[in-house]
Amino acid sequence: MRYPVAETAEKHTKILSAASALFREYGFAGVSVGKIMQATGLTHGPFYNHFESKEALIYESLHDASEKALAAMDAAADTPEGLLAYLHGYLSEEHRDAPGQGCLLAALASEIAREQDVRSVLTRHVVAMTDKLQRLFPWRVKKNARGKSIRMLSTMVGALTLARAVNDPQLSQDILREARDMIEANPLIARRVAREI
Amino acid sequence: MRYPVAETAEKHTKILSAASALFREYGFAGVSVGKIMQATGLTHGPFYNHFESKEALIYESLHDASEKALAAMDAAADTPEGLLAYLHGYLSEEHRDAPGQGCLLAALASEIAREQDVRSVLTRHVVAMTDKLQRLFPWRVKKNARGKSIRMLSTMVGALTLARAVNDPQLSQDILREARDMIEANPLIARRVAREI
DNA sequence: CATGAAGCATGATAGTTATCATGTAAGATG
DNA sequence: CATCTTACATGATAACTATCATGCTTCATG
Repeated sequence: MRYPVAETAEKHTKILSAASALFREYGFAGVSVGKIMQATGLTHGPFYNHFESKEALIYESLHDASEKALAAMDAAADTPEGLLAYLHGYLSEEHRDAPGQGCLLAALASEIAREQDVRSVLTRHVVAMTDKLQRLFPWRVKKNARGKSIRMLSTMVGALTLARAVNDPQLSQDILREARDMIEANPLIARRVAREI
Repeated sequence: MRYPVAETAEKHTKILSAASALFREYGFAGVSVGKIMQATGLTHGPFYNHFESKEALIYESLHDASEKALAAMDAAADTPEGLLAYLHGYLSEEHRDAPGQGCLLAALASEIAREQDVRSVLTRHVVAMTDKLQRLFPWRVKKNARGKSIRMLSTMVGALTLARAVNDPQLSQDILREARDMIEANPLIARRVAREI
């Protein structure tokens, strides 16, 4: 039967968000088209009414997740305090334990490196994140602001990835804490943190 | 027919190294048992004469690759100059473009996070790398040496991962360069670098 | 309101993959 | 040297998966 356009559109976005969550949690190869459709309450049949292929779904779902993440970052980190809270949340145990709802880069970067088509999405995401980091620096660093934001992002992604991969809970905590301390040890940030306390 | 034990042992290690290289390049799900055996010049048949399962191969090949990598790190970075060269090599375009021969963490960390059995291998690898980094610091940092080595490793892994995932060659280079600069900007290292120039 | 088209469920298909089965011939072992 | 064992190649199997085919029914459109 034919369905109302509004419902169809709703299902479409539901597929997108289910897919991006499952991909982040289990990897691209770890989740099948059938599982994704099942997660949205549909059967595997209508998948190809919504997307060209699994590859296309990967692309579109990551694009969607990227925009959502950047919007959330905008909303959360629009003040210096917000930015600090955002960085803390990024390097928290909660974020570590919820990859399906978390950062695309930490969850999928190494797999995306192998999927030619999707690399442009990730590139835009990296550029946008570093741009936002620069703009959000409350102290408006002038000297090599872009470089500093790249360094910060690298450390954040690496620490979160390692904290997830490691088996030892104490080590995992230490990795997250060190990354937080590193960010706060930045003399420009340390001043701001001290003022808050 | 039956084969000489020496040849069989040689084939065994050949499977191990082919597997770890292919896994790093294409991911665990991206390479089949058949492809691995083919890469060693055998057919898929005798695989189960050598390993219990693909899962067991993953574990053993990563264990093997980890030990080799740590030995190579020991050999290359036994002097301050060696350590600097090692860090430079880690953050080089050559390393970025040869994941199959490169660091386990940058190539597979996010996938390993999902494979319970293998996490202990990666944990040992992280601990060994940070231990070596601490011991190799020529200046023998006293204050929070472990923390500093964890931060350094996080930045290295994150930068290499992002440099691989990104589509834009200039951005990729910039990420690597910033990570190198960050390490060398450490005042303790800067002195050493300056002395070299 | 009549007609056409779109989205759904069910089911089919072809390819891939991990793993197992079998026969063989030569090294290992006594 | 006789026997046994083992690693190999070939081939089989069962599960999974991406994608396609079909028919139904109801919304959308004029």
